Amino acid sequence: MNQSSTNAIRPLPDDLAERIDLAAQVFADNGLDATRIEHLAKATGIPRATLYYYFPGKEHILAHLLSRTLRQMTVKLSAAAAEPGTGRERLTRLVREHLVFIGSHGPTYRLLFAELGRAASLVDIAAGVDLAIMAPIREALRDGQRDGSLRVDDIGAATSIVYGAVLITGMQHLLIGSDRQLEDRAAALLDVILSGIGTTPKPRRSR
Amino acid sequence: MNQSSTNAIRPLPDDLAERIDLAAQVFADNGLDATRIEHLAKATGIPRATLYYYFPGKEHILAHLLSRTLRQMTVKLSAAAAEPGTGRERLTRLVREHLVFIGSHGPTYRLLFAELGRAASLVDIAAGVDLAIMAPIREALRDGQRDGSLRVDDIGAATSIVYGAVLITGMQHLLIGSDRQLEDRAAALLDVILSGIGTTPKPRRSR
DNA sequence: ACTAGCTTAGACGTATCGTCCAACCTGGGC
DNA sequence: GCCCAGGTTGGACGATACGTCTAAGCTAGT
Repeated sequence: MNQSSTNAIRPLPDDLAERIDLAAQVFADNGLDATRIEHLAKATGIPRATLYYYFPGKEHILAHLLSRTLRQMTVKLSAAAAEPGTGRERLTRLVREHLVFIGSHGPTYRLLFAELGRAASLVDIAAGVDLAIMAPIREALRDGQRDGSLRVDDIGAATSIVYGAVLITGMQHLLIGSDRQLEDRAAALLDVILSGIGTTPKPRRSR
Repeated sequence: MNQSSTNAIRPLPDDLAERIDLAAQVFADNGLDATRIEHLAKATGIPRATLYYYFPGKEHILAHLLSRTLRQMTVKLSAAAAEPGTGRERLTRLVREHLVFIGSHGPTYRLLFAELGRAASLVDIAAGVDLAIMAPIREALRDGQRDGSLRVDDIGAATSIVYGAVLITGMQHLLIGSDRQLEDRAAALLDVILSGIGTTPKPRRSR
């Protein structure tokens, strides 16, 4: 996940770096395999030969896009996690920011998700996901545990659950569309995660 | 999702139906695009020409495998959901069964997961996922809501969350390996979902 | 004006796809 | 026992897309 070094074969000039982002839509629409390099060339305005000059192949272009997105995500989420507050407050912010990010990076995020299942290819993507997404959650949970704002028996399990909940909620938002606002979904999600759905001794705050 | 009609171009003889399952491993290892039809032929012992005799192409073979898995899943999960008990008890069974299923269908489940992100191709897979997975959860939540064994403000949101939690937990189990038993993970997961991770029975204002 | 490196069109060899055909089994009907 | 319909298969085929390569242009710095 270190810069573009693993993806682009040589430093990518700024003007190309901008235009290559247009490839995300193409990948998202067709999937990795059905995407023709020629099509990427047309969509980005970068000639085929130039693409091959900078990237060994199309999957490296995809990897470039994904790791760029992951880096942005790391920045956004770790910023959200770094702000002061209890673990619980930070977790809340994280979930919100994460959903917002999904909402604003639809195509790329879909790709990221699709690639997550692959074991072999694009390995460091998995590492990047852990760094960008899981780590901040884990951190917030741990701190919430310490400062008493959260009750977490099993941090590993809870991390997976939080991530899973955000992921599926986000995907639903992307695929099914925004009949409901993200804010709304985030609130409902947090309510479930914080309060659980078991019958509770006492009424809890609902949104 | 209706039988193999959409995937196999003609009824698949039993002996072939058995051997075609061996293709799952190949797909899981390489991903759809990197899988060579010749490789599938070798792995299953079914000659290339015969594969093309029954399937229009490799992605239809994949679709066949996925929808078969989904059908098994529908059977398993709806059976678990059908057993008597409160909504809460059924939800618990569902989560357990689901995780067990993931554990015993690793390769295919990974594929299913990878394909979920694609919007265009294999569309009815998405519908199948909803039927096999989301629907039983939704049902159990609704019933739990009715019989008072669960407290669910927003069934749609809760369904996504339960599914997300199970999915990621299952994937983690598949990818990272079984350092922990599935039973263990299932228990931790249910604990979080039912009780939440907010600080416990602290009286709150109801709205 | 010269050079080094970026850029690009186009030609090329290779791999894999999906199609097609002709030959080969095999089992049921007569 | 013979015949035919339909399943089965090897191998050849054209098409497509890949990734490589070359050579010609185009800069920008010296």
